[in-house]
Amino acid sequence: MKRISLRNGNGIPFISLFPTSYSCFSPIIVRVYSSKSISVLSKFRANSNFECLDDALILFKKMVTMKPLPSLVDFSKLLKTIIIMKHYSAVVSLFREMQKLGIPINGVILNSVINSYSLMHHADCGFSVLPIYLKNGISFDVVTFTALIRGFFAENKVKDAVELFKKLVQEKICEPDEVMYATVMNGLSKRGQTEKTLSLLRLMEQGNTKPDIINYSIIIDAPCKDRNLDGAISLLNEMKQKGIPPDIVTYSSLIDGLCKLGQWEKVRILFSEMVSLDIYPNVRIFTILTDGLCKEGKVEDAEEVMRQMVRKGVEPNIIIYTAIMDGYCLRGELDGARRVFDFMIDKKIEPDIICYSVLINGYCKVKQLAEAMQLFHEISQKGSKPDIFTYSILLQGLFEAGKIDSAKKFFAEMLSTGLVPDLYTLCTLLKGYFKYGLVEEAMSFFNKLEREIEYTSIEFYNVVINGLCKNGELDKARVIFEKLSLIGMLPNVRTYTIMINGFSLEGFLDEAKDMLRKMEDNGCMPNNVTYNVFVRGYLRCSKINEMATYMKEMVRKGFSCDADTTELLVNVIRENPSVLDMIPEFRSEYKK
DNA sequence: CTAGGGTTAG
Repeated sequence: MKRISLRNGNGIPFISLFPTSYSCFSPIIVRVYSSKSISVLSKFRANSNFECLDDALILFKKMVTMKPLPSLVDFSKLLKTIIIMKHYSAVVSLFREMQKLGIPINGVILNSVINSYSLMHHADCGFSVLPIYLKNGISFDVVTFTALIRGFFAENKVKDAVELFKKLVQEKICEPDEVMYATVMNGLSKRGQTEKTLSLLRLMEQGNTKPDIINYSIIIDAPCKDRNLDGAISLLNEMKQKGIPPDIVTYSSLIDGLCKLGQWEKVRILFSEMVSLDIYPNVRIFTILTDGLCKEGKVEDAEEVMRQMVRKGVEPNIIIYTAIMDGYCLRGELDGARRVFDFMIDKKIEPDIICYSVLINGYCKVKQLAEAMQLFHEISQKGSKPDIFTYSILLQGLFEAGKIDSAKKFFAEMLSTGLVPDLYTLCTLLKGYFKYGLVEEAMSFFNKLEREIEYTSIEFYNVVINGLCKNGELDKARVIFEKLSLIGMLPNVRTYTIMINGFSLEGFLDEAKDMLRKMEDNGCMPNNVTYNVFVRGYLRCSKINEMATYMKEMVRKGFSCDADTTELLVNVIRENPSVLDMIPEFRSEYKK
């Protein structure tokens, strides 16, 4: 009621004494509305929020019958609300309805339609909206293009997305703003393209649009996901220096990264830094903490975090309960997990498919297959549907329990439901075959997959190479390993470790040594597992001098013996105590 | 300078 506007959108001066959203109607015209319609609309204007889609559709029906029609602002707000409710196809239907009824449209409405298509993973449909702009003399703007780019990313068409972005910039079709940069950055960062994401930030710095807090949050999330927390923290400092204050999202990414590295002290420091900046922890960040703790088996600490959170008035959600369940499962404490599960149900929180899958995984790991299967059947009874993760978990469980025929049947059952197995599921199956020495079956399956699947991964090849090595088929493994570079597949630390293990199992320690050198030459650094595998090879052949050399190197690099290596080493020392003098690094551990 | 597009958890 305060602001006096001197002109409306068409440049015709008028004085508005009404709050903004009413400004285009005079009070007399407003009375033409039926009182019921206007009350629903006012309620929506005050609080753009619906319980369900039907309520939104009811309002839409009322709006289109009002005379005069409510403003396009009301229509676009309604569409946005429906998008937030994730009923994208409803947005498209309502838009068609508006066109049929001859209701005017504008760029904002059309942009929402494209965005809906993009969120439905139908980039092509989004493009098919473009002629409607032209027909109505509406020009594309940065929002239009951002929605289209988002559509490409949603369909995993990264190249198309980046090309469109580049074209817009190079041909000066539209000047990208923070949101467009954020969309491209996020698309790249989520696909592990950290370097490219960072170079976009540097590109932005040179242009007119300066990176904002969301750009930085996206940028910081990338190295966090790569476990490069030093890189992430230097970007945090960079944004602080530029006077952009980090928010809860930025801290969430950082704390998640630190949790996953088990750097609890740094988690504590960052958490208190956040609180000291008056950023209050929300349910999401508590979830990150709980999950991080549980993944390390620190369930008691996680439960303490949860109690503190409840004390602060934040209600636990299904993700937190699932994390805690997973923590109990990880420790093999299935009774504990089942407490949590039942407690959740008591709290009237319906377990979803992930929750079920976690518990099923727990039962599989302690080989209680009957219990796992019963839960699996309970899913369908409760009206939910098992997904590929659920199937993969049970498939793995059946194989690990040696129930090969059941596993095969179960896989067939999965296919019959129309679910398409992902690479992980297929790897599980392959691993299962190899584990039980079904090398021929595994290899014919592998050959078939290699022919039929468009995109495989290095992990897929790791399974086969490992399977062959463990089944005494080192030569065949070697052939596939040599083939990798030809098909453009880059071996990773696991691939090399598998080969090193393959060689040392056959006693080919020189070849193993060559492989270790080769991986380092290729810029792939050996990790804890690599060194353990390597040292075990020498131990098994009783080549104590070499073993001691590499043991020293391993310790110097901050790695340590795992359970298998320790056991082997203890046996060797028992037979020949003088070995201990050669590796003083191991002495304190040996005493234990 | 009102309405539309971007960030964190199982």
